[in-house]
Amino acid sequence: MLSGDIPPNQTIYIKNLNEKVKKEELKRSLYCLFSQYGRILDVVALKTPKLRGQAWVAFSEVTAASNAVRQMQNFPFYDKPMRIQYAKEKSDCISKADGTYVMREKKKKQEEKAERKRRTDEAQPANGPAAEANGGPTVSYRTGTAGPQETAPNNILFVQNLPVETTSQMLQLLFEQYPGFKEVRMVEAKPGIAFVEYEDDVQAGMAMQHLQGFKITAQNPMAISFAKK
DNA sequence: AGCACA
Repeated sequence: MLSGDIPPNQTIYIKNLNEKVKKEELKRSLYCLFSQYGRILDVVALKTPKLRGQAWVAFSEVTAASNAVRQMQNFPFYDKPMRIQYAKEKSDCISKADGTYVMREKKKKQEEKAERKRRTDEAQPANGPAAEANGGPTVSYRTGTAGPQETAPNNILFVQNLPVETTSQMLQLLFEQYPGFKEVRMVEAKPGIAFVEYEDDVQAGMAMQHLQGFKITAQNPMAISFAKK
């Protein structure tokens, strides 16, 4: 197994992150970058000595996490390739949502109990891994809707559903608000679409996240995706 | 390399 023997989890664990990036910026960027794979419930990043350079992103669906693990593996993020695995534990935000959350103090006591039990009955065979990690039929697989999973990150964005009267100056006004902006390109022969170039994939992703669905006219929410390579 | 959430 590529993800290193850790069973699927709706939270991903990311390491080898650039430690120079400030915590808040890191969380925001991770949110932007990963929200293309599904709804994000929480992003956790700590700068303590043990935990810097790492982060957790909790998705509402396991499938989103799976796609993120595969497709963003080694993605150069702030100049360092991300190493992504499934998280080992369930995130608190998930436990809180499904009612299995126990406070941190009590949790430690529970762990101690569990370890004692292990010592007592060592000979027990292991249970099936991740048999029912969610305790119920709450997980829905939305394989039908075409998500942006198909498009790999790119420093160029593909913008669709623009009103025909859109000019590249108008688009520039919108897209240059986000760092790394380079240029807008429109195709005369094809009204309603445009390409917007950024210096790198991360910056393009940030702009996409912010401007997704932006309406130049009421009938025209922008549909932004990464351009195909 | 390193698996937390207060």
